[in-house]
Amino acid sequence: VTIYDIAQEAGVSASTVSRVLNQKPGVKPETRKKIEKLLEKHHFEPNASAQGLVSQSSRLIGIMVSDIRTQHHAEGAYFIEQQLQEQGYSCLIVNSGFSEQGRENGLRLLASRRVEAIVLIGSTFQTEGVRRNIERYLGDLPIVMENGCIDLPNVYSVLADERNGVAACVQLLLKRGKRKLAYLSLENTPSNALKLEGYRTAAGDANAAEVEIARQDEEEAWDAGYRATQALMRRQPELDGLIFATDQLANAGVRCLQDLGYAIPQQVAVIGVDNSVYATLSRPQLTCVDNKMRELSLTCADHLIRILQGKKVAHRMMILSDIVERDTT
Amino acid sequence: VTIYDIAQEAGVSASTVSRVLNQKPGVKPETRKKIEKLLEKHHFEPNASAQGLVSQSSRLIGIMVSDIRTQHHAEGAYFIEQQLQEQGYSCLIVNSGFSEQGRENGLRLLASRRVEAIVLIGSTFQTEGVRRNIERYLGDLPIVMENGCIDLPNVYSVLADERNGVAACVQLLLKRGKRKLAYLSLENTPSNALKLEGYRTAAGDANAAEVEIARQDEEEAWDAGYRATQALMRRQPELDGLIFATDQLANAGVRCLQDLGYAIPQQVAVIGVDNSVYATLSRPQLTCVDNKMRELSLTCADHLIRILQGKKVAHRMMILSDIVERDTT
DNA sequence: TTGTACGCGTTATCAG
DNA sequence: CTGATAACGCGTACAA
Repeated sequence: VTIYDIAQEAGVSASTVSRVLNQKPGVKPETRKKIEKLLEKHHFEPNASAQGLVSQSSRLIGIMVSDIRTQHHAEGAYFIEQQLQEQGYSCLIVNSGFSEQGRENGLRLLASRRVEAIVLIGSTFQTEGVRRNIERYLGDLPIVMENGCIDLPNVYSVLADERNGVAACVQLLLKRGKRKLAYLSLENTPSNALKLEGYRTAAGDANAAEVEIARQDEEEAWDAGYRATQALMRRQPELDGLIFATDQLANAGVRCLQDLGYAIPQQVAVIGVDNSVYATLSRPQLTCVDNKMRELSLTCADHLIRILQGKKVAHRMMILSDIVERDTT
Repeated sequence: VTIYDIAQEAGVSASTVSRVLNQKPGVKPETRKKIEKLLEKHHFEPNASAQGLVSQSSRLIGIMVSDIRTQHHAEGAYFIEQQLQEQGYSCLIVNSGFSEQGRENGLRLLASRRVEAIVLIGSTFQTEGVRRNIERYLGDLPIVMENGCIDLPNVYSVLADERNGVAACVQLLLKRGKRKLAYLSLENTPSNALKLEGYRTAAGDANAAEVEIARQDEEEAWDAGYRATQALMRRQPELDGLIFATDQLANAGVRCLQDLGYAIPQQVAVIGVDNSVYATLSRPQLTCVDNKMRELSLTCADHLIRILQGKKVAHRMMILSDIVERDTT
């Protein structure tokens, strides 16, 4: 059912129906009433494609994530969709996976859909390939990156200060008298690289180990964390402070240390990053870096709306991390 | 940049460009080559709105959830997007919230976008309002419901057997010699109603309490679960078997019982539903109903593809739940 | 092998 | 106040 069908039934032209539909003035009240009745009767909904074509605006936003099942990706997608729905936008979601090809496909798809802006959630989009494909396919379309950064005039970044967050952790451990520290991470994302950097510079001589955990095929992160901790402590039983790239890993680490008979935090202290449910469900509860993922997501949504409204916003902004001290330090 | 721009630069008509774009035969190889070069040079991507308009197909799928931050909603959205991306579809995501108004808005929005199918994830969409609005705005558009059911010829359901799952839990508790049982749930969703039903019929005389937890404003589910358990055990200290509508609640319940000094499972046994991370992170680890949310999601994706391919699929199918027995029974 | 002409559903401009 | 008419970008008969 199109506006023509409505027009015909009402005995008017399509233009008049369009005027009613868009609440434009210049329609006789009775005519308007009659058309509104028909619109309601047929449960008419305008064809967004046609509207987009003629108005040159899709009212579509693209959200790309590596995997929406990741808690804070879902959170980001939620806030963005939530906020933009109120502004009359709809959101296309793309799971790119972790390959450069997947990311390119996603960007091209969004280009083809003529989205009016894109949000890239997660540091995995901070790659040269993404940069190139943005230039190629998206031109100067506004793009907001959550916890990632690409140097292009149309790309805006909202970053977590994970480097200093982790550095602050190290300080805390040192203050607690720990002298043999280790840092463990799973994937080597740009985000994790920053954490490692923070760890290195702050730890100095106390840096006794750096582990990039190798995941065995489809192994769960938790299990990989447990195994890695076990192997590490067997190799270097003298370690007294462990920093994990995520709470999930740290949770596994705590459990492993307990099983090995270490007293936490007396013998070994543990710190995670994210301040997620894994931190609060752990016993003892995890001390961790709160990288403010929620604020990041909310800020991205805000930023996006501002940008769409044509307002100026900072190209880069950073949200400072906190340390939440609980029972493992 | 449109096919006209390309056509002009190539010195041909737009139709020829269209033919090349869609890999249609009947174009001189040299002409084709030349056009392909230009397409590549300009990083041309066809306007999906225009394609949709003329071809009468949007290649768009709508995914509606109450809140994508819920783990198994995200999981569902993931599998569906993942599978359909391969088939050349894109996914629109809508967070409806929990109001009937939100759900109606979502459905109308998807109608306006002319999606070719809709997936409704979560039992909250099993309402009379949704049924009415589907009839009104979506006509006979294929709709797949995950864990929900609406009796309409174009609506397909993939259901979890939570009723029998919970009933089996009760049997287990009875077998363990428990005689004073209680069931606790948070929201009163259709899904939880089924669980309660399963509990009631199976428990019979052993049914000593049913609690619908009242959440204090923005309180976390976990805290609400803790409080509710505390209040309940104070009121009825003789209870010896607690069934919670979700693992998250059960996790809180376990913690609370420990704090109150109950031995688990000797004095009080606990069972949850979902088989989520809350179950495995709990100590003692939670016995729970595995309602197979993952299989549900995967099956929905499969179903959807079959339907889009015009194949016949069952209108309703149920995926049987398992009990995963761990340390709380 | 290629081009012309039309239509998809809508909005906007202009004339009446 | 209302109705033609042209555009938006693309696909497709049909004609050349």
